[in-house]
Amino acid sequence: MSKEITSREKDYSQWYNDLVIKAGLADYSAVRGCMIIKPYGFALWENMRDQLDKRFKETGHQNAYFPLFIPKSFLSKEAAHVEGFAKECAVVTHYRLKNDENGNGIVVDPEAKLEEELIIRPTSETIIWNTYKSWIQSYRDLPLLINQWANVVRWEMRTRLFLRTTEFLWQEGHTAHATSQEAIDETVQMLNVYAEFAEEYMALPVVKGVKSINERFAGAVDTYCIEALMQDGKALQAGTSHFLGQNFAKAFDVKFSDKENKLEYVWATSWGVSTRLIGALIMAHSDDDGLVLPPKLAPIQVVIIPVFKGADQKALVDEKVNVIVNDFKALGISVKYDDDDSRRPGWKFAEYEMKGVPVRIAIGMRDIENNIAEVARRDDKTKQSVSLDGIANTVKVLLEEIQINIYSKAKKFRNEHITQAETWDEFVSLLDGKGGFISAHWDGTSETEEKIKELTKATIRCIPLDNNKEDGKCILTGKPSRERVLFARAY
RNA sequence: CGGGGCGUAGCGUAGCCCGGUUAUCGCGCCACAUUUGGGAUGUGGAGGUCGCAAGUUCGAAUCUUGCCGCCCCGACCA
Repeated sequence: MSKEITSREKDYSQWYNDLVIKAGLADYSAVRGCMIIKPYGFALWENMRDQLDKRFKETGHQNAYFPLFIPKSFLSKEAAHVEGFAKECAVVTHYRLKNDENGNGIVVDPEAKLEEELIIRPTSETIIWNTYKSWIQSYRDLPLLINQWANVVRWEMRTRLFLRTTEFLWQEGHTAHATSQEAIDETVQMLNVYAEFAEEYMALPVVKGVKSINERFAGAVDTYCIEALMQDGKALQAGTSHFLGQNFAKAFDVKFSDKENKLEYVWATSWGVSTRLIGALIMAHSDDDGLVLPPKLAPIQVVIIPVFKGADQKALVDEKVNVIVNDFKALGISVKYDDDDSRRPGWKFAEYEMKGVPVRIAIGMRDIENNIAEVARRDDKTKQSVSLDGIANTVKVLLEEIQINIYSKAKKFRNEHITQAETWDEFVSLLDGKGGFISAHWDGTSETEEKIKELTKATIRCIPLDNNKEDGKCILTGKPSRERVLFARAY
Protein backbone atom coordinates (compact mmCIF):
# COMPACT_ATOMS: atom_id res chain seq x y z
CA MET A 1 0.00 0.00 0.00
CA SER A 2 1.65 3.17 -1.14
CA LYS A 3 -1.09 5.49 0.03
CA GLU A 4 -2.00 4.67 3.59
CA ILE A 5 -4.87 6.57 5.16
CA THR A 6 -4.90 7.12 8.90
CA SER A 7 -7.98 5.41 10.32
CA ARG A 8 -10.81 7.47 11.76
CA GLU A 9 -10.49 5.71 15.06
CA LYS A 10 -6.81 6.48 15.38
CA ASP A 11 -6.89 10.16 14.50
CA TYR A 12 -10.00 11.67 13.00
CA SER A 13 -8.42 14.93 11.88
CA GLN A 14 -5.47 13.17 10.34
CA TRP A 15 -7.88 10.86 8.53
CA TYR A 16 -9.61 13.91 7.10
CA ASN A 17 -6.34 15.52 5.99
CA ASP A 18 -5.15 12.26 4.45
CA LEU A 19 -8.35 11.92 2.44
CA VAL A 20 -8.23 15.43 1.06
CA ILE A 21 -4.61 15.10 0.00
CA LYS A 22 -4.53 11.50 -1.12
CA ALA A 23 -7.80 11.54 -3.01
CA GLY A 24 -6.42 14.50 -4.93
CA LEU A 25 -9.03 17.04 -3.89
CA ALA A 26 -6.61 19.71 -2.72
CA ASP A 27 -3.06 20.59 -1.84
CA TYR A 28 -1.40 22.84 0.67
CA SER A 29 -0.03 25.98 -0.93
CA ALA A 30 2.95 28.25 -0.46
CA VAL A 31 0.64 30.70 1.29
CA ARG A 32 -0.15 29.82 4.87
CA GLY A 33 -3.82 29.05 5.38
CA CYS A 34 -4.59 28.97 1.67
CA MET A 35 -5.22 25.83 -0.32
CA ILE A 36 -4.99 24.75 -3.90
CA ILE A 37 -8.14 23.06 -5.12
CA LYS A 38 -6.99 20.37 -7.50
CA PRO A 39 -8.90 19.33 -10.62
CA TYR A 40 -10.74 16.46 -8.93
CA GLY A 41 -11.79 18.66 -6.02
CA PHE A 42 -12.75 21.47 -8.33
CA ALA A 43 -14.84 19.13 -10.48
CA LEU A 44 -16.75 18.25 -7.33
CA TRP A 45 -17.24 21.93 -6.55
CA GLU A 46 -18.37 22.60 -10.12
CA ASN A 47 -21.05 19.94 -9.79
CA MET A 48 -22.27 21.47 -6.56
CA ARG A 49 -22.08 24.96 -7.98
CA ASP A 50 -23.96 24.08 -11.17
CA GLN A 51 -26.77 22.46 -9.26
CA LEU A 52 -27.12 25.33 -6.81
CA ASP A 53 -26.89 27.88 -9.59
CA LYS A 54 -29.74 26.18 -11.39
CA ARG A 55 -31.89 26.36 -8.26
CA PHE A 56 -31.04 30.04 -7.73
CA LYS A 57 -32.13 30.85 -11.26
CA GLU A 58 -35.30 28.80 -10.90
CA THR A 59 -36.16 30.96 -7.90
CA GLY A 60 -35.70 34.15 -9.90
CA HIS A 61 -32.16 35.21 -9.09
CA GLN A 62 -29.56 36.59 -11.48
CA ASN A 63 -25.80 36.39 -11.21
CA ALA A 64 -23.63 39.47 -11.07
CA TYR A 65 -20.14 40.31 -9.90
CA PHE A 66 -18.96 42.94 -7.43
CA PRO A 67 -15.39 44.05 -6.64
CA LEU A 68 -12.94 42.10 -4.54
CA PHE A 69 -11.91 45.34 -2.82
CA ILE A 70 -14.05 47.28 -0.43
CA PRO A 71 -13.22 50.82 0.72
CA LYS A 72 -12.40 50.64 4.40
CA SER A 73 -15.01 53.24 5.29
CA PHE A 74 -17.83 51.06 3.90
CA LEU A 75 -17.25 48.36 6.45
CA SER A 76 -17.78 50.65 9.40
CA LYS A 77 -21.20 51.88 8.27
CA GLU A 78 -23.05 49.03 9.91
CA ALA A 79 -21.97 48.80 13.54
CA ALA A 80 -22.54 45.10 14.25
CA HIS A 81 -21.14 44.13 10.86
CA VAL A 82 -17.81 45.89 11.33
CA GLU A 83 -17.45 44.48 14.80
CA GLY A 84 -18.00 40.97 13.50
CA PHE A 85 -15.48 41.15 10.69
CA ALA A 86 -12.87 43.74 11.67
CA LYS A 87 -10.63 41.19 13.37
CA GLU A 88 -10.17 39.05 10.29
CA CYS A 89 -9.77 41.47 7.40
CA ALA A 90 -6.85 41.62 5.00
CA VAL A 91 -6.07 45.23 4.11
CA VAL A 92 -4.47 46.66 0.99
CA THR A 93 -2.42 49.70 1.89
CA HIS A 94 -0.15 50.22 -1.13
CA TYR A 95 -0.34 49.87 -4.86
CA ARG A 96 3.27 49.64 -5.99
CA LEU A 97 6.54 47.82 -5.37
CA LYS A 98 10.04 48.92 -6.18
CA ASN A 99 13.60 47.63 -6.10
CA ASP A 100 15.18 48.17 -2.73
CA GLU A 101 17.97 50.73 -2.78
CA ASN A 102 20.09 48.53 -0.52
CA GLY A 103 19.77 45.61 -2.86
CA ASN A 104 17.38 43.61 -0.69
CA GLY A 105 15.16 42.68 -3.58
CA ILE A 106 11.71 44.11 -4.04
CA VAL A 107 10.01 46.22 -1.38
CA VAL A 108 6.77 48.11 -0.92
CA ASP A 109 7.12 51.62 -2.28
CA PRO A 110 6.30 53.92 0.65
CA GLU A 111 5.44 56.65 -1.87
CA ALA A 112 2.57 54.52 -3.14
CA LYS A 113 0.37 54.55 -0.08
CA LEU A 114 -3.36 54.42 -0.81
CA GLU A 115 -5.41 57.47 0.10
CA GLU A 116 -8.12 55.18 1.45
CA GLU A 117 -7.13 51.65 2.32
CA LEU A 118 -9.02 48.79 0.72
CA ILE A 119 -10.37 45.73 2.50
CA ILE A 120 -10.36 42.43 0.69
CA ARG A 121 -13.99 41.35 1.00
CA PRO A 122 -14.76 39.00 3.86
CA THR A 123 -18.35 39.20 2.50
CA SER A 124 -19.93 41.74 0.18
CA GLU A 125 -22.90 43.28 1.98
CA THR A 126 -21.32 46.71 2.19
CA ILE A 127 -20.15 47.14 -1.38
CA ILE A 128 -23.41 45.68 -2.62
CA TRP A 129 -25.64 47.89 -0.52
CA ASN A 130 -23.62 50.89 -1.52
CA THR A 131 -24.47 49.90 -5.09
CA TYR A 132 -28.11 49.07 -4.42
CA LYS A 133 -28.58 52.64 -3.24
CA SER A 134 -28.22 53.77 -6.83
CA TRP A 135 -30.23 50.89 -8.29
CA ILE A 136 -33.32 51.24 -6.15
CA GLN A 137 -35.68 54.20 -6.25
CA SER A 138 -39.15 52.77 -6.61
CA TYR A 139 -41.16 49.76 -5.51
CA ARG A 140 -40.96 48.88 -9.21
CA ASP A 141 -37.25 48.16 -8.74
CA LEU A 142 -38.08 45.53 -6.16
CA PRO A 143 -37.55 42.80 -5.42
CA LEU A 144 -33.91 42.88 -6.47
CA LEU A 145 -32.60 39.32 -6.54
CA ILE A 146 -28.85 39.02 -7.10
CA ASN A 147 -26.32 36.28 -6.48
CA GLN A 148 -22.59 36.25 -6.99
CA TRP A 149 -20.06 33.44 -7.16
CA ALA A 150 -16.85 34.74 -5.68
CA ASN A 151 -13.85 34.27 -3.47
CA VAL A 152 -13.63 35.90 -0.06
CA VAL A 153 -10.87 36.28 2.51
CA ARG A 154 -11.14 35.90 6.26
CA TRP A 155 -7.88 35.97 8.14
CA GLU A 156 -8.54 33.00 10.41
CA MET A 157 -5.99 32.08 13.03
CA ARG A 158 -6.27 28.40 12.42
CA THR A 159 -7.19 26.84 9.14
CA ARG A 160 -8.22 23.42 7.88
CA LEU A 161 -8.49 22.24 4.30
CA PHE A 162 -11.94 23.11 2.93
CA LEU A 163 -13.44 23.61 6.39
CA ARG A 164 -11.72 26.87 7.18
CA THR A 165 -9.19 28.46 4.86
CA THR A 166 -8.06 32.05 4.63
CA GLU A 167 -9.42 32.38 1.13
CA PHE A 168 -12.44 30.37 0.08
CA LEU A 169 -14.95 30.15 -2.74
CA TRP A 170 -18.63 30.65 -2.16
CA GLN A 171 -21.79 32.18 -3.45
CA GLU A 172 -23.52 35.05 -1.76
CA GLY A 173 -27.08 36.05 -2.54
CA HIS A 174 -28.14 39.61 -1.75
CA THR A 175 -31.74 40.58 -2.15
CA ALA A 176 -33.82 43.69 -1.54
CA HIS A 177 -37.56 43.69 -0.87
CA ALA A 178 -40.42 46.09 -0.29
CA THR A 179 -41.75 44.42 2.83
CA SER A 180 -40.41 42.67 5.86
CA GLN A 181 -42.55 39.61 5.18
CA GLU A 182 -41.31 39.29 1.63
CA ALA A 183 -37.70 39.39 2.85
CA ILE A 184 -38.40 36.78 5.52
CA ASP A 185 -40.07 34.57 2.92
CA GLU A 186 -36.99 34.91 0.72
CA THR A 187 -34.71 34.01 3.63
CA VAL A 188 -36.71 30.88 4.35
CA GLN A 189 -37.04 29.99 0.67
CA MET A 190 -33.25 30.02 0.22
CA LEU A 191 -32.76 28.05 3.40
CA ASN A 192 -35.04 25.44 1.88
CA VAL A 193 -33.06 25.50 -1.36
CA TYR A 194 -29.93 24.76 0.66
CA ALA A 195 -31.60 22.05 2.71
CA GLU A 196 -32.99 20.32 -0.35
CA PHE A 197 -29.65 20.52 -2.10
CA ALA A 198 -27.85 19.08 0.93
CA GLU A 199 -30.27 16.21 1.34
CA GLU A 200 -30.97 15.38 -2.27
CA TYR A 201 -27.56 15.90 -3.84
CA MET A 202 -25.04 15.71 -1.03
CA ALA A 203 -27.04 12.96 0.70
CA LEU A 204 -26.48 15.01 3.81
CA PRO A 205 -29.32 15.20 6.31
CA VAL A 206 -29.59 18.64 7.86
CA VAL A 207 -31.49 20.34 10.64
CA LYS A 208 -33.06 23.63 9.64
CA GLY A 209 -33.07 26.18 12.38
CA VAL A 210 -32.52 29.68 13.65
CA LYS A 211 -29.31 30.83 15.31
CA SER A 212 -29.18 32.22 18.82
CA ILE A 213 -28.06 35.84 19.20
CA ASN A 214 -24.47 34.77 19.92
CA GLU A 215 -24.19 32.78 16.73
CA ARG A 216 -26.04 35.23 14.51
CA PHE A 217 -24.40 36.83 11.46
CA ALA A 218 -22.91 40.26 12.15
CA GLY A 219 -25.56 42.68 10.97
CA ALA A 220 -28.50 40.30 10.70
CA VAL A 221 -31.83 40.41 12.49
CA ASP A 222 -32.17 36.65 12.19
CA THR A 223 -29.81 33.99 10.92
CA TYR A 224 -31.29 30.76 9.62
CA CYS A 225 -29.03 27.79 9.10
CA ILE A 226 -28.74 24.20 8.10
CA GLU A 227 -26.72 22.12 10.53
CA ALA A 228 -25.19 18.77 9.65
CA LEU A 229 -23.55 16.11 11.76
CA MET A 230 -20.16 14.62 11.02
CA GLN A 231 -19.07 11.06 11.81
CA ASP A 232 -17.03 12.14 14.81
CA GLY A 233 -20.14 13.57 16.43
CA LYS A 234 -19.29 17.20 15.77
CA ALA A 235 -21.76 19.52 14.11
CA LEU A 236 -21.02 21.58 11.04
CA GLN A 237 -22.87 24.63 9.80
CA ALA A 238 -23.45 23.86 6.15
CA GLY A 239 -25.26 26.98 5.02
CA THR A 240 -26.77 30.20 6.30
CA SER A 241 -29.55 32.51 5.19
CA HIS A 242 -29.94 35.88 6.87
CA PHE A 243 -32.89 38.18 7.32
CA LEU A 244 -31.10 41.53 7.51
CA GLY A 245 -34.16 43.64 8.28
CA GLN A 246 -33.47 47.27 7.35
CA ASN A 247 -30.01 47.33 8.93
CA PHE A 248 -28.04 47.67 5.70
CA ALA A 249 -30.68 49.84 4.03
CA LYS A 250 -30.35 52.29 6.89
CA ALA A 251 -26.57 52.09 6.97
CA PHE A 252 -26.36 52.79 3.23
CA ASP A 253 -29.49 54.90 2.96
CA VAL A 254 -31.36 52.73 0.50
CA LYS A 255 -34.95 53.95 0.26
CA PHE A 256 -37.73 53.41 -2.23
CA SER A 257 -41.02 55.14 -2.98
CA ASP A 258 -43.94 52.84 -2.32
CA LYS A 259 -47.26 52.91 -4.13
CA GLU A 260 -48.46 55.73 -1.85
CA ASN A 261 -45.32 57.70 -2.76
CA LYS A 262 -43.99 57.30 0.75
CA LEU A 263 -40.22 56.85 1.18
CA GLU A 264 -39.35 53.59 2.97
CA TYR A 265 -36.16 51.72 3.72
CA VAL A 266 -35.94 48.44 1.84
CA TRP A 267 -35.76 45.03 3.51
CA ALA A 268 -32.81 42.77 2.87
CA THR A 269 -31.55 39.21 2.91
CA SER A 270 -28.25 37.53 2.25
CA TRP A 271 -27.41 33.84 2.02
CA GLY A 272 -24.39 31.73 1.26
CA VAL A 273 -22.72 28.37 1.04
CA SER A 274 -19.05 27.76 0.46
CA THR A 275 -16.42 25.21 -0.48
CA ARG A 276 -16.80 24.16 3.13
CA LEU A 277 -19.58 21.94 1.84
CA ILE A 278 -16.86 19.74 0.37
CA GLY A 279 -15.50 19.24 3.87
CA ALA A 280 -18.99 18.33 5.05
CA LEU A 281 -19.40 15.87 2.22
CA ILE A 282 -16.13 14.15 3.08
CA MET A 283 -16.71 13.92 6.80
CA ALA A 284 -20.29 12.76 6.54
CA HIS A 285 -19.85 9.75 4.26
CA SER A 286 -16.28 8.64 3.78
CA ASP A 287 -14.53 5.68 5.37
CA ASP A 288 -11.05 4.37 6.13
CA ASP A 289 -10.55 3.30 2.51
CA GLY A 290 -11.15 6.75 1.13
CA LEU A 291 -13.87 9.06 -0.07
CA VAL A 292 -17.45 7.96 -0.51
CA LEU A 293 -19.14 10.36 -2.91
CA PRO A 294 -22.85 10.54 -3.59
CA PRO A 295 -23.47 9.62 -7.25
CA LYS A 296 -25.30 12.87 -7.98
CA LEU A 297 -22.17 14.91 -7.30
CA ALA A 298 -19.35 12.49 -8.10
CA PRO A 299 -17.09 13.81 -10.89
CA ILE A 300 -16.72 10.23 -12.09
CA GLN A 301 -19.83 8.15 -11.46
CA VAL A 302 -18.62 4.93 -13.02
CA VAL A 303 -15.11 3.72 -13.69
CA ILE A 304 -14.44 0.79 -15.98
CA ILE A 305 -11.26 -1.21 -15.47
CA PRO A 306 -10.10 -3.69 -18.07
CA VAL A 307 -8.33 -6.91 -17.15
CA PHE A 308 -6.25 -8.44 -19.92
CA LYS A 309 -3.04 -10.12 -20.93
CA GLY A 310 -1.41 -8.78 -24.06
CA ALA A 311 -2.56 -6.55 -26.87
CA ASP A 312 -4.90 -9.09 -28.43
CA GLN A 313 -6.99 -9.42 -25.30
CA LYS A 314 -6.94 -5.69 -24.74
CA ALA A 315 -8.35 -5.13 -28.23
CA LEU A 316 -11.24 -7.47 -27.44
CA VAL A 317 -11.96 -5.78 -24.13
CA ASP A 318 -11.70 -2.31 -25.71
CA GLU A 319 -14.25 -3.26 -28.30
CA LYS A 320 -16.75 -4.39 -25.67
CA VAL A 321 -16.12 -1.48 -23.37
CA ASN A 322 -16.40 1.19 -26.05
CA VAL A 323 -19.98 0.15 -26.67
CA ILE A 324 -20.75 0.25 -22.96
CA VAL A 325 -19.11 3.65 -22.55
CA ASN A 326 -21.35 5.06 -25.24
CA ASP A 327 -24.40 3.59 -23.55
CA PHE A 328 -23.42 5.32 -20.31
CA LYS A 329 -22.85 8.60 -22.08
CA ALA A 330 -26.25 8.34 -23.75
CA LEU A 331 -27.78 8.05 -20.29
CA GLY A 332 -25.90 11.14 -19.11
CA ILE A 333 -23.71 9.14 -16.76
CA SER A 334 -20.15 10.31 -16.21
CA VAL A 335 -17.95 7.33 -17.02
CA LYS A 336 -14.21 6.82 -17.18
CA TYR A 337 -12.56 3.92 -18.98
CA ASP A 338 -9.16 3.55 -17.36
CA ASP A 339 -7.13 1.47 -19.80
CA ASP A 340 -3.78 2.85 -18.64
CA ASP A 341 -1.49 -0.14 -18.94
CA SER A 342 1.12 1.22 -16.56
CA ARG A 343 -1.12 0.43 -13.57
CA ARG A 344 -2.41 -2.98 -12.72
CA PRO A 345 -6.06 -3.63 -11.93
CA GLY A 346 -5.51 -4.04 -8.18
CA TRP A 347 -3.84 -0.66 -7.99
CA LYS A 348 -6.73 0.93 -9.84
CA PHE A 349 -9.31 -0.70 -7.59
CA ALA A 350 -7.70 0.88 -4.55
CA GLU A 351 -7.17 4.21 -6.28
CA TYR A 352 -10.79 4.68 -7.32
CA GLU A 353 -11.98 3.58 -3.92
CA MET A 354 -9.77 6.31 -2.51
CA LYS A 355 -11.38 8.77 -4.88
CA GLY A 356 -14.88 7.68 -3.91
CA VAL A 357 -16.11 6.69 -7.36
CA PRO A 358 -19.57 5.20 -6.65
CA VAL A 359 -19.44 2.27 -9.08
CA ARG A 360 -16.53 0.30 -10.46
CA ILE A 361 -16.88 -2.16 -13.32
CA ALA A 362 -14.16 -4.70 -14.04
CA ILE A 363 -14.19 -6.50 -17.38
CA GLY A 364 -11.83 -9.27 -18.46
CA MET A 365 -11.82 -12.16 -20.88
CA ARG A 366 -13.57 -14.38 -18.40
CA ASP A 367 -16.45 -11.92 -18.25
CA ILE A 368 -16.67 -11.41 -21.96
CA GLU A 369 -16.97 -15.16 -22.47
CA ASN A 370 -19.88 -15.20 -20.03
CA ASN A 371 -21.31 -11.87 -21.22
CA ILE A 372 -21.03 -10.36 -17.74
CA ALA A 373 -19.00 -7.83 -15.78
CA GLU A 374 -18.07 -7.46 -12.14
CA VAL A 375 -19.84 -4.44 -10.67
CA ALA A 376 -18.61 -3.15 -7.32
CA ARG A 377 -20.27 -0.39 -5.33
CA ARG A 378 -18.21 1.97 -3.21
CA ASP A 379 -20.77 2.65 -0.49
CA ASP A 380 -21.10 -0.88 0.91
CA LYS A 381 -18.13 -2.51 -0.86
CA THR A 382 -20.26 -5.31 -2.30
CA LYS A 383 -19.68 -6.85 -5.73
CA GLN A 384 -22.04 -8.55 -8.13
CA SER A 385 -21.97 -10.05 -11.59
CA VAL A 386 -24.10 -8.13 -14.03
CA SER A 387 -25.09 -9.08 -17.55
CA LEU A 388 -23.43 -6.95 -20.21
CA ASP A 389 -26.80 -6.66 -21.91
CA GLY A 390 -28.26 -3.37 -20.74
CA ILE A 391 -25.51 -2.91 -18.15
CA ALA A 392 -25.72 0.88 -18.41
CA ASN A 393 -29.36 0.80 -17.38
CA THR A 394 -28.66 -1.67 -14.59
CA VAL A 395 -25.93 0.60 -13.24
CA LYS A 396 -28.09 3.69 -13.59
CA VAL A 397 -30.58 2.12 -11.22
CA LEU A 398 -27.74 1.07 -8.96
CA LEU A 399 -26.45 4.65 -8.81
CA GLU A 400 -29.85 5.83 -7.67
CA GLU A 401 -29.88 3.11 -5.04
CA ILE A 402 -26.43 4.14 -3.82
CA GLN A 403 -27.49 7.77 -3.54
CA ILE A 404 -30.42 6.72 -1.36
CA ASN A 405 -28.35 4.32 0.69
CA ILE A 406 -25.69 6.92 1.50
CA TYR A 407 -28.39 9.34 2.58
CA SER A 408 -30.21 6.75 4.68
CA LYS A 409 -27.04 5.75 6.41
CA ALA A 410 -26.15 9.35 7.23
CA LYS A 411 -29.69 10.05 8.37
CA LYS A 412 -29.77 7.04 10.62
CA PHE A 413 -26.49 8.12 12.19
CA ARG A 414 -27.72 11.66 12.60
CA ASN A 415 -31.03 10.63 14.14
CA GLU A 416 -29.28 8.30 16.55
CA HIS A 417 -27.12 11.21 17.60
CA ILE A 418 -29.80 13.64 18.61
CA THR A 419 -30.14 12.96 22.30
CA GLN A 420 -32.26 14.66 24.91
CA ALA A 421 -30.52 15.71 28.10
CA GLU A 422 -32.45 16.57 31.26
CA THR A 423 -29.66 17.26 33.72
CA TRP A 424 -26.33 19.03 33.57
CA ASP A 425 -24.41 15.83 34.34
CA GLU A 426 -26.19 14.03 31.56
CA PHE A 427 -25.46 16.93 29.21
CA VAL A 428 -21.73 16.89 29.96
CA SER A 429 -21.37 13.12 29.76
CA LEU A 430 -23.20 13.05 26.43
CA LEU A 431 -20.85 15.66 25.04
CA ASP A 432 -17.77 13.82 26.22
CA GLY A 433 -19.03 10.40 25.23
CA LYS A 434 -21.55 9.87 22.48
CA GLY A 435 -21.31 13.34 20.96
CA GLY A 436 -23.76 14.58 18.37
CA PHE A 437 -26.62 17.01 18.92
CA ILE A 438 -27.97 17.35 22.39
CA SER A 439 -31.51 18.56 22.68
CA ALA A 440 -31.87 20.48 25.91
CA HIS A 441 -33.70 23.32 27.56
CA TRP A 442 -32.06 26.74 27.73
CA ASP A 443 -33.21 29.87 29.49
CA GLY A 444 -32.80 31.95 26.34
CA THR A 445 -30.04 34.26 27.60
CA SER A 446 -26.72 34.97 25.95
CA GLU A 447 -25.01 34.77 29.34
CA THR A 448 -26.09 31.18 29.83
CA GLU A 449 -25.08 30.19 26.32
CA GLU A 450 -21.71 31.84 26.90
CA LYS A 451 -21.27 30.03 30.18
CA ILE A 452 -22.12 26.66 28.65
CA LYS A 453 -19.64 27.28 25.87
CA GLU A 454 -16.98 28.19 28.40
CA LEU A 455 -17.62 25.07 30.47
CA THR A 456 -18.06 22.52 27.69
CA LYS A 457 -17.03 24.07 24.34
CA ALA A 458 -20.51 23.25 23.11
CA THR A 459 -22.58 25.93 21.42
CA ILE A 460 -26.21 26.23 20.45
CA ARG A 461 -26.22 25.06 16.87
CA CYS A 462 -29.75 26.14 16.27
CA ILE A 463 -33.30 26.36 17.46
CA PRO A 464 -34.96 23.91 15.05
CA LEU A 465 -37.70 25.40 12.90
CA ASP A 466 -40.03 22.47 13.50
CA ASN A 467 -39.49 22.56 17.25
CA ASN A 468 -42.25 21.45 19.59
CA LYS A 469 -43.09 23.91 22.32
CA GLU A 470 -42.38 22.18 25.59
CA ASP A 471 -42.02 23.73 29.04
CA GLY A 472 -38.91 22.74 30.93
CA LYS A 473 -35.97 23.97 32.93
CA CYS A 474 -32.69 25.31 31.62
CA ILE A 475 -29.98 22.66 31.66
CA LEU A 476 -27.54 25.02 33.39
CA THR A 477 -29.51 27.56 35.41
CA GLY A 478 -32.76 25.71 36.03
CA LYS A 479 -34.70 28.76 34.92
CA PRO A 480 -37.92 28.20 32.97
CA SER A 481 -37.69 27.43 29.24
CA ARG A 482 -40.33 27.14 26.56
CA GLU A 483 -38.54 24.88 24.11
CA ARG A 484 -35.47 22.74 23.57
CA VAL A 485 -32.51 23.84 21.46
CA LEU A 486 -29.77 21.79 19.84
CA PHE A 487 -26.32 21.94 21.40
CA ALA A 488 -23.15 20.43 19.98
CA ARG A 489 -19.46 20.85 19.67
CA ALA A 490 -18.94 22.22 16.21
CA TYR A 491 -16.45 22.79 13.42
C1' C B 1 -0.16 34.99 20.33
C1' G B 2 0.71 30.77 24.27
C1' G B 3 1.95 25.15 24.82
C1' G B 4 3.98 20.81 22.17
C1' G B 5 6.35 18.57 17.83
C1' C B 6 9.03 18.85 13.28
C1' G B 7 12.24 20.52 8.97
C1' U B 8 17.62 15.21 5.54
C1' A B 9 15.88 13.21 -2.80
C1' G B 10 8.96 14.09 -5.32
C1' C B 11 6.84 11.60 -0.51
C1' G B 12 7.82 9.06 4.15
C1' U B 13 12.22 8.35 7.01
C1' A B 14 17.49 6.53 9.66
C1' G B 15 21.67 8.99 11.33
C1' C B 16 22.02 13.96 15.61
C1' C B 17 22.49 12.59 22.29
C1' C B 18 28.52 10.92 21.79
C1' G B 19 31.37 15.73 15.14
C1' G B 20 35.43 11.94 11.30
C1' U B 21 35.87 8.08 4.35
C1' U B 22 31.09 7.91 -0.70
C1' A B 23 24.41 10.52 4.23
C1' U B 24 20.43 5.20 5.52
C1' C B 25 16.17 2.68 4.11
C1' G B 26 11.20 2.26 1.87
C1' C B 27 7.75 4.26 -1.71
C1' G B 28 7.72 6.89 -6.13
C1' C B 29 10.68 8.04 -10.87
C1' C B 30 13.66 6.17 -15.59
C1' A B 31 15.23 1.64 -18.77
C1' C B 32 14.57 -3.47 -19.92
C1' A B 33 12.32 -8.13 -19.10
C1' U B 34 8.64 -11.15 -17.03
C1' U B 35 3.64 -9.78 -15.58
C1' U B 36 -1.92 -8.05 -15.30
C1' G B 37 -9.32 -10.80 -11.64
C1' G B 38 -7.39 -6.47 -4.98
C1' G B 39 -2.04 -1.46 -4.45
C1' A B 40 3.31 -7.12 -9.21
C1' U B 41 8.58 -9.09 -9.49
C1' G B 42 13.60 -8.98 -11.00
C1' U B 43 17.96 -6.48 -12.85
C1' G B 44 20.18 -1.91 -13.82
C1' G B 45 19.92 3.49 -13.19
C1' A B 46 18.91 8.74 -12.06
C1' G B 47 17.83 11.88 -8.11
C1' G B 48 20.60 15.57 -2.02
C1' U B 49 22.60 23.65 -1.28
C1' C B 50 20.82 17.68 5.29
C1' G B 51 15.10 24.69 6.14
C1' C B 52 18.32 29.56 6.00
C1' A B 53 22.42 32.40 8.09
C1' A B 54 26.43 33.16 11.23
C1' G B 55 29.73 30.88 14.73
C1' U B 56 32.96 26.84 17.19
C1' U B 57 36.39 23.20 14.92
C1' C B 58 41.70 20.52 11.12
C1' G B 59 36.68 18.69 9.99
C1' A B 60 29.43 20.12 11.11
C1' A B 61 23.30 16.74 9.00
C1' U B 62 25.41 16.16 14.09
C1' C B 63 27.61 21.34 18.76
C1' U B 64 26.16 27.01 19.71
C1' U B 65 23.29 31.40 18.44
C1' G B 66 19.82 33.88 15.47
C1' C B 67 16.14 33.64 11.78
C1' C B 68 12.39 31.27 8.51
C1' G B 69 8.65 27.74 7.61
C1' C B 70 5.18 23.77 8.64
C1' C B 71 2.02 20.49 11.67
C1' C B 72 -0.80 19.40 16.27
C1' C B 73 -3.38 21.49 20.83
C1' G B 74 -5.69 26.23 22.69
C1' A B 75 -7.65 31.48 22.11
C1' C B 76 -10.82 33.40 17.07
C1' C B 77 -14.28 31.76 13.38
C1' A B 78 -18.36 29.65 8.12
